Amino acid sequence: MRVREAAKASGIRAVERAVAILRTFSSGTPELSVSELGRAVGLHKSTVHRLLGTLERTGFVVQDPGTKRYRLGLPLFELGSMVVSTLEVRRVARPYLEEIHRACGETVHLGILDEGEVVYIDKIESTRRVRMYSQVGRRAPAHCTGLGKVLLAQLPDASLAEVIERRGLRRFTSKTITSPKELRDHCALIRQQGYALDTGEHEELIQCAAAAIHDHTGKVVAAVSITSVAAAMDQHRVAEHVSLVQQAARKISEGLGATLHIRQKDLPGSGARPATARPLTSGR
Amino acid sequence: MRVREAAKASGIRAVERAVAILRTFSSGTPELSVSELGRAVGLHKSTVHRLLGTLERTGFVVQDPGTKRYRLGLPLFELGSMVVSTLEVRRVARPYLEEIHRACGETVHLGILDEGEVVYIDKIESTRRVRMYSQVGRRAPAHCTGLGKVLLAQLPDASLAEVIERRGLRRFTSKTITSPKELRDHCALIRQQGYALDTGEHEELIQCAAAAIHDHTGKVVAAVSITSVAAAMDQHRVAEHVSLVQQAARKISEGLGATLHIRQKDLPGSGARPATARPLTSGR
DNA sequence: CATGGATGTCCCATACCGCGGAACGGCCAT
DNA sequence: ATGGCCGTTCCGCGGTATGGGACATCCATG
Repeated sequence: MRVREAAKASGIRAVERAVAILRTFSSGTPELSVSELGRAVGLHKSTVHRLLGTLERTGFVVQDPGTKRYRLGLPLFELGSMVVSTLEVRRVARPYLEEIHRACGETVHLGILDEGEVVYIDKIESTRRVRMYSQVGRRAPAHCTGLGKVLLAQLPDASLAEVIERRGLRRFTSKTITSPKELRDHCALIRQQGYALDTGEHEELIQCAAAAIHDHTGKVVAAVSITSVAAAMDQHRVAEHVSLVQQAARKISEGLGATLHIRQKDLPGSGARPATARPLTSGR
Repeated sequence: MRVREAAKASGIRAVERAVAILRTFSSGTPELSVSELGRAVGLHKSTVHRLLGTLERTGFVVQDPGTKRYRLGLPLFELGSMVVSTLEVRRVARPYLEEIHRACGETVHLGILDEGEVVYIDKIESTRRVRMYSQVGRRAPAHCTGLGKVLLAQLPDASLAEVIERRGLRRFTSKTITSPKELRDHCALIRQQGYALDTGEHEELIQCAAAAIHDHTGKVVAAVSITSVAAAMDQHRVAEHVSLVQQAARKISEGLGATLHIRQKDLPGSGARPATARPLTSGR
């Protein structure tokens, strides 16, 4: 048989194909048939069928007895949960995400950088009527989101350049930063002020404030953000959100054992802190 | 080479081995070396190494450059998140879990039944000092937990028997139900009263109240529970917890489109049919 | 009702590719 | 030095995954 265009630096073919099949499932297509999968990954039906059979016996996929179509199975969920559970930041951060949410009622995200992209690892949904769509486990570009930019800002110059090289700076809105130099300068500003803002750079009407979380070694391991609808925001609320994410990031970092004596000083504690009062029973 | 003791009903060996390797990772051992994995799954180092290499190129595992050890990768987390995101019950249930938590401050679990075991698909941690250890994505036996029992109680007799057959009724404490007949009777009681209690049947000092969640077809798709430390409980609080989970389960079910005005009583002891068959489908 | 197309499933001979033994180099504690 | 354990690489052999094909089923169509 002819060698497929792929086939490069080796790797076990059957395993690669099995993974390709698994990855074909997505939120948009949570259920797929043998033939659909075959077309999607470019394999013969029988090959796909055999691979699916094997995956089914491991529980990684399950077949609907009625429709004959396949879905991902719970063991994958178990493994995936393990991945983040080893990220202790998620456990430590949870209460503070809730605290932020109680204070402002907006959508709160916890995210990390992976392969130059943002991965949402936890989230609390807005109680407001207008919400932004996002999902734990999903990815988002880094150069145009608050979480992404505050995480990018902590990378060494070389790493940032590599990310730009790999992912590019795709334009989403008129505000999106698409010039490498501009992004580098912007990152410098973010480092200096200790937080990042996204003002409609990914989606026109969405804005967002984010701050970085450090672990005990001082390394940035995650970031926290508040997402809100631009129309509902003014100067004061932006400052409030900035203050909220900075405080939360600081507390979470401390919870991870970080001793950030160095940073202390540039906390804008004087300014916006009291704004966060309005505790507990904030209805909506 | 001799055929290994396993190798029975076919299946692609390389894929099965890859899955076995992935499943060797657990919360207790989030990082493993080639040799450790080789011993764990009974394979030659070089075989494991090659499999890991392939898995690494797909991102399912990542290798720590320093220690050379392997961890699970974020793409697995993405896939796993997809599994539950398709379970809309999780999204719908979240606010109600939070509501329960605000009302009592205890640990709240959302769980489903899979392969005769409970899988926790969401959780809110207790704010109290004494907590129970659990984790989203983990499994627990069904016959001795509140969530498990209330889910088992909805199974047809044959399915319950099959679960008992497969999983057994392992004893964890002096209170654990280990007799099939006793469990069947207990399930009948649970159906009748509309909730399940676990009074130290899994862990001595832990007790728990649970209620079942129905989807729009009337099928039980999940259950919600409150877990608490037995010492802190009295009759009144147990009743309160029962009331909380029942109300939440009802609201979540409604959120899933269930119209259960007629429920509760018409749950037949002979749960042999899919609970409440509903005439949503007019034709056909 | 017949027909054609698409589907899921099963089987099988072939050649291809994964297998594991072995060897190598690096890294420790002995 | 030295032995043990590690991760990694290489290679020839033989098992095994492959995909074509056949078949039953199920629809929508003629």
